[in-house]
Amino acid sequence: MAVTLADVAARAGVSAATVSRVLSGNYPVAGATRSRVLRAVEELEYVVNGPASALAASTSDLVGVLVNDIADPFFGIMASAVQSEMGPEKAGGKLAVVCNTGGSPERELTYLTLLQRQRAAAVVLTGSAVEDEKHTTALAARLRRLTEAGTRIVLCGRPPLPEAATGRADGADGADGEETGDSTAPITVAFDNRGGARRLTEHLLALGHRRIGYVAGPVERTTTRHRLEGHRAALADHDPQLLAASDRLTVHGAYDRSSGYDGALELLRRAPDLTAVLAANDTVALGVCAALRDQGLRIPEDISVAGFDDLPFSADAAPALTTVRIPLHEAGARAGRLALGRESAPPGGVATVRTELMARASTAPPRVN
Amino acid sequence: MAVTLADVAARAGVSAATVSRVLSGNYPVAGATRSRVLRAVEELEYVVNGPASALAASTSDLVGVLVNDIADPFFGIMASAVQSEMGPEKAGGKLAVVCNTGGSPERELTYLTLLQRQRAAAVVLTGSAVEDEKHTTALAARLRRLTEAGTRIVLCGRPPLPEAATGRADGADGADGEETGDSTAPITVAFDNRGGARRLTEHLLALGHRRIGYVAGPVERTTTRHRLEGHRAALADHDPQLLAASDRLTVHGAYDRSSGYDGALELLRRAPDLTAVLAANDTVALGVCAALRDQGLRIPEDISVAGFDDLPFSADAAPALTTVRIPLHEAGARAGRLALGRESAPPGGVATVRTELMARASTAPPRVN
DNA sequence: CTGTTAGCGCATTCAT
DNA sequence: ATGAATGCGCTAACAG
Repeated sequence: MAVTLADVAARAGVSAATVSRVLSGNYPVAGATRSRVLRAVEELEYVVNGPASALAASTSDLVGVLVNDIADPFFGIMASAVQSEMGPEKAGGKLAVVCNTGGSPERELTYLTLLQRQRAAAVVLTGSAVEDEKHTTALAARLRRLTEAGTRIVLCGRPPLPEAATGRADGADGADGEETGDSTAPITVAFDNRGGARRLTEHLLALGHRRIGYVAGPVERTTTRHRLEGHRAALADHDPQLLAASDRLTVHGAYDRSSGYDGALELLRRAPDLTAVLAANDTVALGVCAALRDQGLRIPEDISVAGFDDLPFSADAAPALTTVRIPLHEAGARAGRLALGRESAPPGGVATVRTELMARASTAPPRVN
Repeated sequence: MAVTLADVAARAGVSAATVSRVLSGNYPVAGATRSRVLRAVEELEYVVNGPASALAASTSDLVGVLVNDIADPFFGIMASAVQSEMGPEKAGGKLAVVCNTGGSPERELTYLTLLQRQRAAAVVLTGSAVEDEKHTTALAARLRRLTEAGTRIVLCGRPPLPEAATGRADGADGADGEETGDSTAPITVAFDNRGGARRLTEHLLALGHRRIGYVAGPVERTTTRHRLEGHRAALADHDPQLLAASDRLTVHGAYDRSSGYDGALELLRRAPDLTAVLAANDTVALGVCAALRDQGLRIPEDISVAGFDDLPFSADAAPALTTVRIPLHEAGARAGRLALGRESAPPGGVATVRTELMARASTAPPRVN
């Protein structure tokens, strides 16, 4: 049917092994032979049989990138950055493939199984993790199995798995755990969501805002929790009273535009005298802006709005959106390099990338009545 | 090392063949045996070895989705829709993986090779194609080889390959071409870009605009060309003079925000009396808006702006963006079904999805001076 | 530097 | 309905 190694070998007048060697490149082969083989490959339009190769070598060149929402640039940028490090053009290039979990824990596990089945070389999990006892345990178990199978795991934009779930409960099997030679713990590239949110809220407080609404992300998500914690920490530092009031001024929703729209309306209903609204991310912030405008409020004259992430469109919004910049591309690229083992793991296995306040036109001092 | 079929077989007290049968499900197995096997699978946490399975069966459950820019929701939405049809949760589920070409023809070919190497079950190519003689030929050749290898090909959001490139030049090999039994020609889900652009321009003309700038996409791309053709057709129909003037009022750039910004400035330089600007897509339109605003122009009072695609953020822009809606999700889902063979090919192998004018607040009659 | 020899893990005949 | 045997195409020792 298809052209095989043997065909190429015959054509080039060498053995299959030799062809394999020139193709993988990691073995000395005489220049003359090499070019002869290469020519045969060209002429026959030979393409390696991935499965066969993976079976024999018990490793594949597949790298999985799991994202919560492929239609969201937040993930698109990271995924693109990861892929940019894989160099599929080169000989040793990996095939970076992105898998869309849609934020569903089940699909996350399913994809991990599928990738394990493919004997993926590495897996990068991006974005917030679901904070659910059961799921965390299941996830940790699956990741452990992947690791044991030689798949490198990198977490990007989510915190390390909690110690409890790592399941080192079976620690009785030897003090030095030498048995799983390749068993590297997952490496993490975490975002400083807490710090970013804190600085953002401090920015609003400094402008004079005291009644600040918060349209948070989905509950039970690490990112949601961390950003909220940063926000509340800033409030608490400034005035415990504000912290007490913040519960009523916080609503939860998905990471999408309509949650922002609905959330803003709900907040306005609860507290018509709000002077500022913080959103779970930039997309949500746009929805917030739309709702506020529909209510006849001007931004930032009547009410300030801020987002999070600093996606490309945020600078172009009208007015330009105050937000917190996360170096998504850099983070993704680093995750990619870590996944390939091209960069050594940070001390402790966790690197935290800084976030930066981007104060723009959508926030201003509250109106003085 | 890892758990294998044989391990499961031993555990269940049956032969490997039987285990294989219950797992693939396409063969009669006694109920009792089946459940015994299933339990063994559970207990051993067995995960099929994809490469081995693919090698033996000479097909894999991988489906590739090629996109030009994974950070662009235009592609994210389509990719997500394709994946939604794959059902990785189910037994016969495929692993839909998206590959980011970055719009580079070389990477497109590279990914196709990688997917061919993996013996992908299907490949979906989304978005505009590069119109370059050499590349088109190379692409056609590679697609033909994939098809011959049993990989189903679906084009989504791009026109069918030109006849010339399909290389049916070797037609001498028999009138009924029975030899390649599986060799189905690529199926296409095309967008009516031409019609959409035409209606959009007609909308502006009806509002009274006559000096209309056009910030087009990259040259040598099918989408760019089709949208421009629709625009020019509308102009020609209305007044040949307008068509003649349109060359000077057209600039090209990438499908991104900054192209819109720069393009708008350039157009303003060439024709300060413009009353409307059409953009290659919504993202570009946002850049156009930003530039115009920076020049002190109000939208739509001083100048109208329109985009294309109707991405989710367009309705939320301020002002809401007039644009042309493409049912990206539906198109992607259909492409996914076609890729799986779950839906039969449309007559002629080409389905064209309708586009719809979304007239919103960013377009209005020109100011009367 | 190159050829020979064994499997890798599974799907699939062919028997039973 | 199940088991035994064969080979998918390639890589990785091992010789030479």
